Order: sequence, then C-alpha cells, then structure tokens
Amino acid sequence: MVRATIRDVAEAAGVSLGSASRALNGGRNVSARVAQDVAQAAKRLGYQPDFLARSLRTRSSGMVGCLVSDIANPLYAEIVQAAEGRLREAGCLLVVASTGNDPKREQDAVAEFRGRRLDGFLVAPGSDANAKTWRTLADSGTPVIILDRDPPAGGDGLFPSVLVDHRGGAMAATRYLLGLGHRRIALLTPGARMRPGRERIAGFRQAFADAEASPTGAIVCPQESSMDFAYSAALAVLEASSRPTAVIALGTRILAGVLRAARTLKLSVPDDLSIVSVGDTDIAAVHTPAITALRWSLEEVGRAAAEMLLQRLKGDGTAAPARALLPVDLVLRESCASPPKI
Amino acid sequence: MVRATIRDVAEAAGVSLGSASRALNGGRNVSARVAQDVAQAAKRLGYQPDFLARSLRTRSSGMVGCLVSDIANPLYAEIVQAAEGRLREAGCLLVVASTGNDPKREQDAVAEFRGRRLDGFLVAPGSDANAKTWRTLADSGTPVIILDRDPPAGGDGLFPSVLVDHRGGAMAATRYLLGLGHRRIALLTPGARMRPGRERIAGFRQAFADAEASPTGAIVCPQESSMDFAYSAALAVLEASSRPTAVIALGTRILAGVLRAARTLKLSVPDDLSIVSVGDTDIAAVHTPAITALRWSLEEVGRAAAEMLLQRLKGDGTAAPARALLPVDLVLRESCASPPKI
DNA sequence: GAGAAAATTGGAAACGTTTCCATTTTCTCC
DNA sequence: GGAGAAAATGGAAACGTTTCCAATTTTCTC
Repeated sequence: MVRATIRDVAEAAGVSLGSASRALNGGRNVSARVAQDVAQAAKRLGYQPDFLARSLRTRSSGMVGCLVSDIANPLYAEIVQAAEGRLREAGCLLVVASTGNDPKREQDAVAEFRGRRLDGFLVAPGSDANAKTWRTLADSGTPVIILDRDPPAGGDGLFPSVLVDHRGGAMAATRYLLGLGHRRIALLTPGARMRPGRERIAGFRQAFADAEASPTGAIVCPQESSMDFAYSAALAVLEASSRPTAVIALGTRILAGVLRAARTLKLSVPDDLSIVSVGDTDIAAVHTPAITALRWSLEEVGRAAAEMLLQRLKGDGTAAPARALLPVDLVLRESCASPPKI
Repeated sequence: MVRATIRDVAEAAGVSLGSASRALNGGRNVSARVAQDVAQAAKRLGYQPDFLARSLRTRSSGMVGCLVSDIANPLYAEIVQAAEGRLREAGCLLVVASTGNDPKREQDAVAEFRGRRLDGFLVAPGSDANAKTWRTLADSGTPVIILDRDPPAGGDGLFPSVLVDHRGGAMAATRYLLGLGHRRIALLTPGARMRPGRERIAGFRQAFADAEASPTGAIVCPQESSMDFAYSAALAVLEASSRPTAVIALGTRILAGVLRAARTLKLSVPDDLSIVSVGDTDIAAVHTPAITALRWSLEEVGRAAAEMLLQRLKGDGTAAPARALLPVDLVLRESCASPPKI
C-alpha cells in the first residue's frame, strides 16, 4: 500500500494541488468549502505529509542536532532529554552525535549536520582550545547554541550560550569549608581545559583571596576521568605530608575515587575529612554519610538551550546573542564538619 | 554565500548533470576523464551534497529513530550511545525521542518518524501490554528492532529483537544466595509488566523450584521507580515478621532504597542482610561494602541492535527475524555472606 | 573496415512538497 | 448594476538530487 500524497488528496477533493496545500497548511486564502473538502479527503486517505519533500522546498528540516562528547554521560543525557522534550513540543526532532572529544569527529559531525540541513545545533565542544571546531561552527551558517563552554577570545559575540555558574558554586563550597574552619582544602575537578574546570578553579581561588587567614589550597585535575585515575590522584593528595582536611571533589567518578582513597587511608568522613561533591547522580545522596554537594539543574540547561534555539529559528536572530547563566546550589548534607584538632 | 549544487559542479566540469551525479556516486559507467574533472570541480567549489534532496529521490533518509521511555536513564543512554556509534560508521544519523511511557506519545513519535521517512527504528515500548503501539510499529512499513521487550503473542515472528538474559541472571543470583544457605530471599524488581521484570521473576521462581530445601521467597515490584517508593517497599519487606536474610534489588533506585532501609533498621551488610543488585552504575561498585551485582553489556545491546538494523536495511530482510540473547554475569563483591544464625 | 556490442553521455522525468503568478470568482461600495 | 478591490483558485516552477531512456561514442569481433 503506497502512501497517499498531497496530489491524491487534491484529486479526491476535486481541487488543485496548490489549493490542497494551502488548505492543509495555514489555511490562508482558502474558502471554507475547499478547506472542508480537503480535510475530509486527507482524513479518508490517511494522508500524512512527507516532511522530506517539505523540507527540501522550505529549506528547513525541522530537525536539530546535538553534539556532545558522550551521550551516555548522565550530565549530557539529561540535557539531551530535556532539550528533546522542549523541541518536540515545537515539532522538532533531535539528532544526536557523540564525539568522544575527537576534534575530527566534531567537524565531521557538523559537516554531516549541515549536509542534512539541520536547522540548528546544540553543541558542547570537547576542548575550548580547538579553534578549528569553533570556526566550523561559525561557518555552518545555522544557529548554534553552546552548552556550558566558552567560545575562544574574539569569537565571543558569535554564539548564544547556556552557562552554569560553576564559579559561584565552587566559591560557595570553598567559603562554606573555610567557614567551618578548614585551612587546607583540595579541589579536584576534571577538565581544567574546559569552562567548568576553569570556572571552578577561579571560584576556588577567589574564595581563598577573600579569606581572612591565609589558607592553603591544592588544585588537582585528573586528566582522565576514570575512577582509578581519580583514586590515585586522591590518594596522592591525601597522603601528602600536610594533608588537606577537606576535599571538593567535582565529578561523580572523582567522588568515587576520593571515597575509596579515604577508605584505604582509614579516614572517617566527616570527622577526619570533609567532602563536597556534585549532586548529579544518586550516589552522593545515598552514600553514608550523605555527601554535601553542588547541584544545578541539567534539565534547565537542556530546556533553556532548546528555548534559545527555537527563538533563533523563529527569526529572532537579530537580537544580541543571549547568555543564560544558571545558578549552582550548595546542598548541605552530612559529609562536612569542622576540621579535626591537630 | 550559497552552497554549490551538483548543477554548479556539472557546469564547472563541463559535463551534464547526470554525468556529474554518476561521477560523484558509485562511478559506474563514467570515464576516467569525467570522473577526474568532476571530482576536481567538486573540490574546488566545496560541493557538499544535499542529503535532503537525495533522500527525497532515493526514498531513504539515512536516519534511524530510537524510541525509549527516558534517554536520561543510564540504561538507555548507554544503548543510545553505542547504537549511535555503530550507525555513524554506516553513515546513518540517530534521531532520539523519549516517550515517558506514554502510549500516545509512542504512537505520535512513530508517526513522526514515519513522516520523516526514517529508515528504521530501535524501540523499547513502554509496556508490553499496549497492543496499539505494537500495531503501529508493525504497520510502519520500516524495519523495527525491539530492545529487550517481548512482542505480544501472535506478533512474535514480526520483530527482530535484542534481548538480555534477565532470567538466567536472576536464576544465577538466586542460586548463589541459596548456595550460601539463605532460605528467605526477597526479589525487588521494577516493571513486572515488562520483559525484564517478568523474566527475572521467572528465573527467581525457577531457582526456587530447583532448590533442595523449601525456601520462601517474596517478590515485590515497586510501581514507580523512585527511590522513596523503593525505600518504603524495602522497609515493608525488611520489617516483616520473618524478614528475608537476602535481597535481590534489581535497579539502581531500588538498591538505593534498600540500602537506606537497611540503614534505618540498623541491619549490617552482609552480616545481617545479603544484597545482590545491578551493576549498571558506579554506585554498586563504590558502596561500602561493594555490592555483588548482575551485570550485562548495555553497549553490546546498542551495538547489536544497530548491527541488526543495518543488516535489514541492506535488504537482508528475507531472513528469519533474528534474536540476540545477551548474557548476564554475576559479579561477586562484598555484599553477600551466609545468613546470620538465628 | 563494417557491423554489432558495449560503454558513456546528455536530457528529462521523477521524488512530494510549497509558493509564485496569472486568472477567475466573490465581495464592497457607490 | 457595475467598477474596483479583495479573495480564492489553478497551473507551473522550484527545491537538489537520482535514475531512466535514448542518443552518441567507443570498443570489440570477424
């Protein structure tokens, strides 16, 4: 059984092709009579428009591409989920691609998206440093929304973006620990080469700069975000001669590594060691003791990005590139206490 | 700057439109001279084919749709990730949609996919019971691969599927606990109405049937898979007059609920209570004590499904619907011991 | 070297829409 | 009732490909 085309509908309704199209769409300049006949015929034939053909003509595919390093990462998975939800409301499909942080794949994917005439992209480039990816994006000729990344200097005004206030979060966590009396604090965060890491480090430093006494901080950025790697890094930090009394472990895997290291060294949390982590998965909430954590809404990131993109697509492209900065909250649980007396 | 079309390339190379197309594609029936000229012209003009137009003509969009209840669920996220990887190798894009287990959305999504002429679907229908969704899928006219779900009776031969051996896994876990001497075991699993739950229950029962002594088992299926819900359910189970000495908690959230309930009741793991869970996230591995878990390869599910679909798309559709059954392993860790002496 | 077979080529149709334009119909107002 | 404006309509072009067909050129065979 072949699908009915709009031509079949027009014939069945006894009107011309053009009229049928007009009737099925907006309905501008269409008499009530024709509108009804066409609607009836369409229903009777089970007509379903071919989006491909429509896209070809209107030069708009009704699809949006999402490019992240790893969709399986809960961080991105939730963003994708939320974005998809909002886009679906607007009749858009979401195409996903993960790059594994490979610059070549990033560019290939953008080219592929472009070839398919996707209407816009949501992108979290792997490393802020890769200028070529940014150029490819800028040249793509379609609206691009950046997810929690910083465009390179210069290309600043080009991309609207949805950002998370990692700086504020890290600052809040650090201040909180300083307030509890900690003087030696370590920050473990992945990706110093990407915005989240950079911002967190900046926030950490700023909190230190604002502090009265002169605390000492250590900043460690495990290169790979595997748990084993984080474990070694955490072990190294906690075995140092003057070990920190508090650790800010910003990453699920990193938290896992820190917890294991603490267990290995028989450090009790929070008596010997205070911990602040991220609250993106259940792990922090379920652990005994429950881990105090920085939390932000991934869902909000996805939805805001989708919203921003839809705005652009509606032709609102003349407005200055928007930037949404989403807040980070410190959720107090049981993993922090005053540092142990020496 | 407008994009170069194949017509521009043909003109630049001094050949006809048709020849340019032939040269750019397979290259069948094309003289070396023309092939070279066209390739050169294409490169010079930066020609990139318009997939939309091609799709319209060839009636194949080069895109595959994936329909699951919740992409943010790590279970599906990893499958999506793996499938996308394999599909990309084959030049296919992956479109995702999550249904939130809403039958209406399922059907809408399939209709949408169909309207966009997607070449095939990877689907995990929300509830096996919804016959309408299955009919919609069967009527879609495109290859559909089912992810770990059972088609309704009758429609059995219609869909190739990638299945996980939950039955074998549950059986192994139950036997293991029985072997340790446990006689009262509770199984907590979500979704008795879906294949994973059903199979697990069947495996659990079978292990009991095979057992020498006559153990008693309890089967609990929290309706909603929120942690709070699982917590209440676990609490109820563990407070029963003759409480189980072992719990098989098949779900991340459910594990979290069980752990919290154990803590509430001051039951120590594994001395008072043995636990087997699923190993899909880090949580089981990181917990103290580390949780013995059933584990299977989500990546394999995604890749196998993609592979199967690609086979179909290559026109290998005459073969009998394939079924892949992926193994489940029991990973022994520290959360199981012999039951406490009474 | 002639004829047949094979390979290559150009032109045009087709995929299913939307949209432009010219034409016809309907409406409005005097 | 008629002139002019407005609305509705049909026909055709266009979107950028692939593919069919007929025409042409090349290659082969005797």
